Amino acid sequence: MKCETNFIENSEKLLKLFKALGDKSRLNIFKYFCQCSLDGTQENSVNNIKSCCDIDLSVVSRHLAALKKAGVLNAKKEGKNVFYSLNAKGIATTLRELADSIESCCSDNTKNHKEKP
Amino acid sequence: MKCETNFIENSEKLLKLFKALGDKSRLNIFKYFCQCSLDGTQENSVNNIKSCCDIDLSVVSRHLAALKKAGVLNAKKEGKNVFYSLNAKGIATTLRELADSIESCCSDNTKNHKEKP
DNA sequence: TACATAATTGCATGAATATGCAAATGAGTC
DNA sequence: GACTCATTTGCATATTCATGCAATTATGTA
Repeated sequence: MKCETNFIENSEKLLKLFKALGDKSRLNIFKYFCQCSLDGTQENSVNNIKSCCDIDLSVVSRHLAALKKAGVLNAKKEGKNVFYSLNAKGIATTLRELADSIESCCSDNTKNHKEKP
Repeated sequence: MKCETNFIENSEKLLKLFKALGDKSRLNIFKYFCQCSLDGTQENSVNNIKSCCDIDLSVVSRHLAALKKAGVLNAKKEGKNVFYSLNAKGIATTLRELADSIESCCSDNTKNHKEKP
């Protein structure tokens, strides 16, 4: 089996993704989107998202921009509102590709060699 | 299909993982382990890992500890050395579970409802 | 014991960034 | 235009955290 090392070249993209989700507030927002989706609500305005976090609206706005820049969220402007939605397929694909890469790099090797001296 | 929301309760674990990989130096170390695995080297001493980064050995040691705490690496002491290795299966599983959760939460819902007013 | 090597930890510093408030922008309504 | 609502942006502050150096711990060897 050929090892997929694409993710090594894509590490800039991964770094952005991990940075984006590696913050408590942003991960909360991320969770909120997942929970909303369960209730049938895919799109949320900034004001609505604010209700799930104990931070200023301006901070929420910045976090949403960061999540969008990292490819976690999509944004769509409609009138006065901006509706954000989860880029579920994109994230899931990225995560699965990474999982495959890691396993194909590491699982097949015959022995547990240590570093060369 | 039932939605898996386990990851919502596990968000502490995810936050640690994302925080750990959301740093350039640590992601480099992570990449280095994957590349080493391709060459048949699963285990690396701190000194060996140092060769891939342009930072002080003490910093490398701290990063390794952080990656271990986040479940990314395993550590095994042998004599004077500590050999770190990638927890490939663990990470891959976590990433796939998250990918599944995200998709099952978001993909099946019928319409593109907006938030309730 | 003395010494050498590997790794970790204490401490100080600097850089990155999360946050809140106030002001500004954008879009609709009167 | 004046007003309201939704969102973003400028700026100052606080906090987190990555880094380097020096000292310490742990282990093995002469």
